[in-house]
Amino acid sequence: MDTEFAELLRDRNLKATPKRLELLSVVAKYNSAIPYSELQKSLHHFDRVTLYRTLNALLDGGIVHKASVSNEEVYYAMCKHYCSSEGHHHKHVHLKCKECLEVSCVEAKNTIVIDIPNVEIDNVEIEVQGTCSKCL
Amino acid sequence: MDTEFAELLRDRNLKATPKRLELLSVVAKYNSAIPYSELQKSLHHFDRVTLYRTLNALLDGGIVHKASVSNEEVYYAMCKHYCSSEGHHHKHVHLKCKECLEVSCVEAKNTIVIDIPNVEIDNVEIEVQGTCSKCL
DNA sequence: TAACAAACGCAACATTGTTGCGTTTGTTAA
DNA sequence: TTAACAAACGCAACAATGTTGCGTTTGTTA
Repeated sequence: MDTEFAELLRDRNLKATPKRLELLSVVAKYNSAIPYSELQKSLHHFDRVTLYRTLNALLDGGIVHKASVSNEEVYYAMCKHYCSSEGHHHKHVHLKCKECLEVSCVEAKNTIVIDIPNVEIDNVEIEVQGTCSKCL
Repeated sequence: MDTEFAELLRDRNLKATPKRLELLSVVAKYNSAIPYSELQKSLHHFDRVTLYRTLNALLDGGIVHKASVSNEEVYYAMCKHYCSSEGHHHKHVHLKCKECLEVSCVEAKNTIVIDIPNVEIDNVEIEVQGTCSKCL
């Protein structure tokens, strides 16, 4: 009788502690990427260091990922299945809507190809600012 | 008898003070995007707050821009001519080389088109991690 | 060159990152 | 089921950076 989150954690050799399960539940329930300040608010009973270390553990484990938006607040969202402790492999784009201010992970319609002469590309992170479909 | 930098500043209604000119000179001389720690080192005689406010003034004025690299250190680089106090409009990509660790602004060979259904896109920021031409 | 607004230095406080260490707890094997 | 260990947690403490207020200095303009 294991929850899905506990399984996720143990798969990465992380103990399924109540704190981690609670944090995951908060991140997953949020309908878009959750800003750090919201995490603090929802988890105000967490010690500051515990939140810090728990987030780091989940980031390292490829369970959640950061979406930094133009050097402002940091947002967190659940990873897709293809992330692991080996690394993050997101194929989506982080969109920050200027109307509702929400940050979401969206799939681009086209395949994004970036070709830079004489450069070997390992990973690409794309941040888009604009207006989301809800607000249009 | 105005330097190019002084002109840049006055165009944005910013006073051409020695501090600002010195900071611009440091940023411009650096062969790639300069990390914040390097700025501090080169400008250790600046008050911490002065560096902070000077950078903000130049960022707001569209004279320099930030290149944040996966939530690590922040890098700064000179803007191109088409940036102004109205906003930044970069068409380049920020590349962090995993070998030399340098961050540079490079032009992509192809036009980067990102199409997301029902989303109106204003601005796109792209961060690439890989190996630069020098290190290949 | 005088006068004003902007820029600067200093002090002070807030937020977040980061580490050490003693205690608590999840996990595993007996 | 439980004992034992390693991991996770809370607390204290310190570092780095962000941010604001205020009095003084300085660039700009008339």
